Order: sequence, then C-alpha cells, then structure tokens
Amino acid sequence: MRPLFHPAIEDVQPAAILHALSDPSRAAIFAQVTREGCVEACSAVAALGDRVIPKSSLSSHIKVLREAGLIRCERHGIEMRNHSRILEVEARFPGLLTGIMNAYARSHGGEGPSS
Amino acid sequence: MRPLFHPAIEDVQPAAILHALSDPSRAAIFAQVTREGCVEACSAVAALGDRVIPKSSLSSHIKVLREAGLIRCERHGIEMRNHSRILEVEARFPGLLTGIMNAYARSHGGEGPSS
DNA sequence: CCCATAGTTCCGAAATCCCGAACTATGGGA
DNA sequence: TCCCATAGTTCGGGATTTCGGAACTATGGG
Repeated sequence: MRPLFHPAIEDVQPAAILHALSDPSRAAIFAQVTREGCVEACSAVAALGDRVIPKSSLSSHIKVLREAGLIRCERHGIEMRNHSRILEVEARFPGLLTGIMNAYARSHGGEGPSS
Repeated sequence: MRPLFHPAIEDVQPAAILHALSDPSRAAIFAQVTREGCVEACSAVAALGDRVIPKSSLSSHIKVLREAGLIRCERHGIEMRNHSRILEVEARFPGLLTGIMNAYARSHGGEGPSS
C-alpha cells in the first residue's frame, strides 16, 4: 500500500470542494473530522448516528474528501486516521469552509418548523 | 406560462447551493448575473466567451440555479431576465456566497503557472 | 397570418453514484 | 508460522443524473 494521494494545497480546486461538501453525508463526515481533529472512518459512521452509510459508500466518500484536499488520511496499524486540512484550505480560500460549515449548521439548527 | 417556481429564502438549502455552484459553468453564470445585476440568458452564453454552452444545457443550468434559490427569473416580453438573490442568501447564510465567489476568483486569477 | 427570436422539453447516450459481495492489508494470538 | 478478526478497498452492475441535439412552445413584430 503506497501512501495515498493528496493534492498539494495549491492544486486544490474550489469546484472539487463544493462538490465534495454538496453531499450532506460527506459534509457531516468532514465536520466530525474537523471537530474531533482526527477520527478513523468506522467510528465516523457510528457517530453520524441515524444515517446508515454502508462501508463501501463511506470509503468512497472519504476518498472524495481526500482528493478534494479537505482531509488527510494515513494508516496507523490496522486503522486509518483522517484529519482535517481546514487550516490549509482556509489559508488558501479565506472564508470558504467557515461559510459552508456555518451554513449547514444554521440549516440544521435554525429552521425547525414551528413545533 | 405560469410564473416559474422560486424557493422561499427560508427553504433554501446549503446542499443545493453547493451543488449548483460546484459546476464551473454555473458558477460563472451566477457570477455574471451577480456582477451585472440582471442579464438575460443568451447574452450570458456570449459573455462566458470560450466556454460554448449549448442552449439546452444553459436552460437547465439556469433552472438549477433558480431552484437552488440563487437567482430569480422573470419573463419580460420575449426575453428572460435573471437577477441574483445574493443579498437574500447572504442574509440567511452569512459568508457563504462571498466565500465561494472569492475562492473561484482566486483560483482563476492567482494560480497561473509561471508563464 | 407568418416569421424570427428566446427558451423549454424530450429523449437517448454517456457519465456518476450507490452499495452488496468479494478481496486485500495489518496485527494479534496460538 | 498459520489462522483469524478487524478495517478498508475494489469490483460489478443497476439506478440516477447529466449532456446536448432536435423538435417544440411562447412572445412580439411585420
């Protein structure tokens, strides 16, 4: 297993980031990796709770996030550790990720229909 | 032709916005509509210059932008006028669209390979 | 009434996405 | 060393989405 491909920060494309985060599951995975600093993939599934993501889908979601430049993945023994590249990406595209993650947070929390 | 559907601002979803703008052609159309305040669709094609977008594709791109809540479309006589909903969307999701449009601007301008 | 312009719809081909099943990689034990 | 369990990846093919040419509809002049 040669090390996984990760784009250099200057090769990261906004279109790829938007595509990656336009899927709510991927956005949730990225949010969790960013919050917790470093998670391995299977626990991410568990933590997403109600969403049940088959592991083959999870694997490809993580690949999309990695190839978009949003996370960095490395193997430690038997498990994969994923950590967020949010600082690098924010340095290159100021406000992009914070805007996106705030928008998702707002749409989850702040728009409950009456109740 | 009954008036076209436009989502209420509180129904606009971040995922739909990211999906809409993850396509560079659509992002370019939205940027132009936002810059110029109001453009009709065919001139948008012309202005995008090198990209040649067939008109059926253009029509569906505009539909995606409209249904995502990014533009408002109304018919004036024979032509369609599109205007940006950027102010509404920014009020609901602060920083989202500015972050995205800045990122695209930066990736177009600021990373020319040597030359 | 007919025509030209501006967009939309239709539909088949191409590209993507989704996910179960099979496979590979790694680290224990026994 | 061999075998097993765990963690992820790859494969395959059905479902969904996208693309774009051709035909169609809507509107406003002659």
